[in-house]
Amino acid sequence: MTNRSHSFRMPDKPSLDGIEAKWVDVWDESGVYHFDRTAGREDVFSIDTPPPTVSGSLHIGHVFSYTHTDTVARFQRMNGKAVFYPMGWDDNGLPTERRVQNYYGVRCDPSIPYDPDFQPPAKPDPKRQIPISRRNFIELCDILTAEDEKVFESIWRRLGLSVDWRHTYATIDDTSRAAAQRAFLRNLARGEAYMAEAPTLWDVTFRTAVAQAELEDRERPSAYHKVAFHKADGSPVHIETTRPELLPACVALVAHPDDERYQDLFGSTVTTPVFGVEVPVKAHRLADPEKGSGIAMICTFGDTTDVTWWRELQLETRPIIGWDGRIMADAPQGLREGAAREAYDKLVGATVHTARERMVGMLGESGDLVGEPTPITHPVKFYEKGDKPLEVVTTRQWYIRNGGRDEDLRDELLERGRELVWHPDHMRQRYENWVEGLNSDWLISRQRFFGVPFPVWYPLDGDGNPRYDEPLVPAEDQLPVDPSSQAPDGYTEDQRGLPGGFTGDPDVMDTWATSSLSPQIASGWERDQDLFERVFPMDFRPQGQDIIRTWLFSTVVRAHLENGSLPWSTTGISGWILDPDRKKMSKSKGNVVTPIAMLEKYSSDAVRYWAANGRLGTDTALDEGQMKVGRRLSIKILNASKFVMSVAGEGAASDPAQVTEPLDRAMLAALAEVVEEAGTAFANFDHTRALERTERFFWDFCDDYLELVKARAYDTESPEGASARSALLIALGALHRLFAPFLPFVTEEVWSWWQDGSVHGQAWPSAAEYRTVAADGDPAVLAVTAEVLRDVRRAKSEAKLSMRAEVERVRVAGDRVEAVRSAVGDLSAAGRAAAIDLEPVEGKELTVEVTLPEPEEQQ
RNA sequence: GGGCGCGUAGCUCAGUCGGCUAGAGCGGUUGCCUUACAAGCAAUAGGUCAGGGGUUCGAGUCCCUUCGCGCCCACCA
Repeated sequence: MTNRSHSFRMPDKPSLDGIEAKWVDVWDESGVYHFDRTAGREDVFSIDTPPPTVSGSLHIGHVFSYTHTDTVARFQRMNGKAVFYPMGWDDNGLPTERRVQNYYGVRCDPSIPYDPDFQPPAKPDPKRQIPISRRNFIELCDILTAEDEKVFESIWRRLGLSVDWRHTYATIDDTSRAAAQRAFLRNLARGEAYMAEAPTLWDVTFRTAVAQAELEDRERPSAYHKVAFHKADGSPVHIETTRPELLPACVALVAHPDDERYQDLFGSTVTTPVFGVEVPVKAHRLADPEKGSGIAMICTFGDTTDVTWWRELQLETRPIIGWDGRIMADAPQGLREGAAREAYDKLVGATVHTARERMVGMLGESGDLVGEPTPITHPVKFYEKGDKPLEVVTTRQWYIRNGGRDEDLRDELLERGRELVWHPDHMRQRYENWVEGLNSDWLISRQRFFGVPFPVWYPLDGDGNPRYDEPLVPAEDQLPVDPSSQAPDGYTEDQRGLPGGFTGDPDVMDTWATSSLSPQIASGWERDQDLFERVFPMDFRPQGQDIIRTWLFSTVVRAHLENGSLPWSTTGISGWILDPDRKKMSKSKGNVVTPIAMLEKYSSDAVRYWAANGRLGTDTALDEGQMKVGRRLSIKILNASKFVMSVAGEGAASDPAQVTEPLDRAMLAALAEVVEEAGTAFANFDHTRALERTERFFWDFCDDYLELVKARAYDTESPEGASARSALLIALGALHRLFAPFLPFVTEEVWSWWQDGSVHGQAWPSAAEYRTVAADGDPAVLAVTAEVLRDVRRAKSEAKLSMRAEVERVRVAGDRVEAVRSAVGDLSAAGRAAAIDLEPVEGKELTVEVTLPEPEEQQ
């Protein structure tokens, strides 16, 4: 706080028009949001910004949560921290592939050679996608994502995010690929990553394996089919199944060991209907006597429970569903001859759906289908991005240990979850539920094209078979590598695919395998050690509640394994955006609102105001009404600032020593409280409370204090006038800074009318300083005086008079009248009251009696 | 089946350690061209704090319970 005199440069007609474009450019040139690389770790506040998926469209939900983070970033910056606020772009993986396919009308066919002259069709035909090579496809991905990133960046800038745009990354760029490959190689070296051939949940549309974290249940119609198996004597054993088409894949029946009905069957065999394959009857605790007939058929594989039974009971394997989701041409063992083969051949090549119909037909003919199928609906596992039910297919995949098969690691990760500070705290439950429910390690390989390739090759033996147990890996300084176009050390490219040569691992990593390293990637891990030491582990991870099990958990796993620490100390989980009908907004529901129109209609600050009113973890409805309020607040800040400056007059001082009047001191005492509360709230990631307190104070400041003191403030002769002017300017300087995290554009605008430099580079106001200026100031003086003023206004309003109407007399009585005594002059001026009587009465509530002139005297 | 959150004015929401007569904004109503702001200002009506029970001098707040809404996890014949 300085006691210098000010000059004012405010316009006659303040306006919000065009302030976004104006200040975005100024900020970019001045570098006010640049990270100070000389700051030590304790002076840094670092943010692990969620990299938005650039292939999707930005929607209002993004604006919501990114605004929350930005208000905290701006507070921390004003609070003296060097804020490390990078931005990432998630352009990895399936969403980009799909967008490129649709945008250009192409599809990737890895068997096609690269065409350096390829040009995408001018008019893409979505029904006839042109097959192109993997390299051509990836080039198109790069082109399109670069364009998408530009669009995103311009929206973020317009929203006023105080990102340091020199620090950006993309999840598919060289840095990220190198980091993902380096982390993987280290996981591999430490035994945390491993390859296994095992039954895997498989999406038949995308033809890729998917991880537990990417599953979701969907209710689907189905039907119980009651099917007869046969004992040796020909008598039937009835099972119920929703998947009769898997009958040729049946390897056993299973019932609960205590189930009375099946005791004599355990240890014996039965034959499958139609195919006549002999399968054992086994006992297992997971079989539920209540379900169906209490005895189930086990197939390889209908679901994950089948996998458990198959593994624990050491059953045979009869796979019948191929990677494309159709019944494979090769009949499984036991069905390769005779009638069984004949029946199986009727299913070959069919989709699951068709195979089911045919199987039901065959069961009907053989008389083994009992009664009609009973329709039910039941939950079925889907890949979250897919639209066909998942199958279970045996494939070779890479995994990273995540505690799914290891109690000790699981406990360590649960402990990390408890170490982490959560806002709101109850979100930790989601993490614990998830970690406690893990049933497998993290499957990170995907059979896709656009992604980070595994940095691994395999030697080929004399017959040309890969030696999976002897993977060849690059040195870290060679990263990133593409094993499909580069040869490993010791080999040359012409040995690719030949016996005695080598082959590259064909898969790419799950997108989370890269984004789980976002703190390391952004912090310069193994790339810029100086930066890394200043910002890692990071301070804050903002993110959505829907990706706790994926992004948050996997990031904790990677940092725990690689760095032996949490990746950040605090996480803030934002809520959903609901449309005005309180439905969750999502692309699939088609109720997504894009932010541009809102920003244009209400201004960026107004949209930010709406967002800032949503607390972390709380679902918030899209409410244009709040944006209108935000716009009104912004305009009010323009007008009130202009007014204070014009009242103060050119050359006015904001001199603490001049603040002598009790009413002015009362206002500053109240301000000190607000500054204190807002700062504390912000430090605790409670931006909503900080805004609410600031806003409350500001409206009271405008409605009451400003009205009370404006007459006095015009008086340039007396010390009382100087007291008001200094207090007004001191409060204005505080208000501009208190609002700056929320309304960066309008606060910068008004700041520029009377101060040098950016408001966003200023120190957060100090409660202690205002307390010192307020000295013996008692907030009650302002509060009670305002209360009396309100009574005067009410009297005029009820008499349907203008607020300008003269008042003959105001009589104030009660136990708090002394608080008003020092402000009688201001009260008289603001209320246009000729006389004000004060009557102290101990123990009596304040009463205000307003005497208005007779109506005829008003003429 | 296990767990989490929510339910306060017509609407959207605050309400911090249990403590004045339960608050705000929007919307409604009644007024006001008032020397910053009519995209403004002033005033005003509107409440069984989901229901029931309990603890307490005192409960929107703590405990039990019922109902409703939303979500997470697990199950998946």
